[in-house]
Amino acid sequence: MIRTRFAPSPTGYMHIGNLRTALYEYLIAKSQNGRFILRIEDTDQKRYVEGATDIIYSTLKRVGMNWDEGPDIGGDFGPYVQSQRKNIYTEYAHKLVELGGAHYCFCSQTEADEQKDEEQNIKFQDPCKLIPLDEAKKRIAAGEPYVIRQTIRKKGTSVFKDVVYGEIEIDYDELDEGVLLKSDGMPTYNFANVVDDHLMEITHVVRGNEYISSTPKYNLIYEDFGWEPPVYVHVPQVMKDAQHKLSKRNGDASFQDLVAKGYLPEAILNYIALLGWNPGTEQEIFSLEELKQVFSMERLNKSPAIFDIAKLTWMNGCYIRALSPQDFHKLAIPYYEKAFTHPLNLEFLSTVLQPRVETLADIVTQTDFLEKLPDYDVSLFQNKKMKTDEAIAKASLEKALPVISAVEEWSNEALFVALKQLAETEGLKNGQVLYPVRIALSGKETTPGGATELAVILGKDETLNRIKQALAKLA
RNA sequence: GGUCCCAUCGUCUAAUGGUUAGGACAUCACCCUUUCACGGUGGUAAUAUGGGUUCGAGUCCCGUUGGGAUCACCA
Repeated sequence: MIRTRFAPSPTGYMHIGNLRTALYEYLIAKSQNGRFILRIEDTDQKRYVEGATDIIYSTLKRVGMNWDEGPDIGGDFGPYVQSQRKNIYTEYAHKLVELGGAHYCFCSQTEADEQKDEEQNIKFQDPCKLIPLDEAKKRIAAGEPYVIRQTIRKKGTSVFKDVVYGEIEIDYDELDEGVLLKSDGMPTYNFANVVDDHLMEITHVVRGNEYISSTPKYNLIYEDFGWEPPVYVHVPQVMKDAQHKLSKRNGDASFQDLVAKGYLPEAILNYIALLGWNPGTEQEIFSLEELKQVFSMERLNKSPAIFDIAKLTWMNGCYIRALSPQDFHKLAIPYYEKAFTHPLNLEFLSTVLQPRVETLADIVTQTDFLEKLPDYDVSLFQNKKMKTDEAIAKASLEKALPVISAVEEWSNEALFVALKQLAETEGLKNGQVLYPVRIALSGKETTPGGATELAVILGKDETLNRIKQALAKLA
């Protein structure tokens, strides 16, 4: 049975790269009826951010990536929060020392740093490695602070296989003897992830490719304990541009930022699935369910992918248009409530808006004229293509006013028929009547929908009112 | 700097060693049309570079260039 884990550290927001890693982990498991585990890696209390775990929970839930085991729901391999597993790491760390894969170190952090500064880019040579184990134990018993460092005993070349990068060779000499158990008794990632992944029976470790160079160190730990290493799936970075990776630090969009900007969670998930993976067919729109069916980790790409907001925006537009009119209306209502204080035909507004917005935030910019008619210039009535100018507009609006006023059924069809008929009897082109009306109703050059649609949205009173205002301007 | 990794249109990508190097986004043009969208149709646009292997290389090998990662008591 395949078991994968998403193991974020609760340091703030859920960024896109993280979410994509979680998605791949989820899909690797779920495409094979495996289990997806959530584990919180909070061994660095300094970086802990209040509320960060809630963001992790809510984001995963929002996109439908439900976990089978985790801090909130438990499971057979708990606890699923690393800070609650401290005793486990302590036990295994000392055991690793006994096995020869690690040693006690009494150097202060500054001592270690100094040695590095002096020798510039030379690997830290820990003098404590030479301390006999008995003596080290005595010093610890005497209360001296210590850390446990990994001991690299092997020589030669380490080789491991990665699902996306293939075979990777790294010389053991390149590996540094990093801290496994900190002086505060907490493990570092380097140790905790190995212990947990083994104890939780994780079969596939999926993570960013920045971990490739330290993977041999982890393999050494597995080896020392006599454990079976997992299948490694290192995924490339999600980039902001060719040089920089996407990061919250630079103010790059996080999942919640995108949602706040009017992107649908389903669209975001769909888009990031394709950032570094493709199904081998030309299909691009996938639900999470569909992804489970077609996903295979062998089709993961190894070169970094640049996050392209333009394509996400397009895809979001596809998702919005695919919504039922009712669902779109429901999503639009909060935006309406924020913007409008006068009664408007909102149901009709939604039908007009749905094919025109790519993100929900577009609703705001496209409907600003509804609440309050902008103070427009009469030159707006000039339009070459529509063959109108101020004079024609004035004449058309004067004729249109009684016609509109007389329309019995306040619908787009009835209004359109009436105005079209007016144009015909006056010997005008449709646009010479409709364009001025649209400008009068909106005060904008471009609007979602035409003259009659705007009239339906605004209602009869406001429509007549705005036409009168236009005539006053044109007088 | 050492080590590791990466390299197809601007972007995401497809291509058993044999294709006019395909698709999508973006962009441009045209059609549709009461503006704008939606929807149609079409166009521009790529194998970083130099060698090799081969009848044949985007694909395999080597070098070069460019980019990224790593070298924390962070993950």
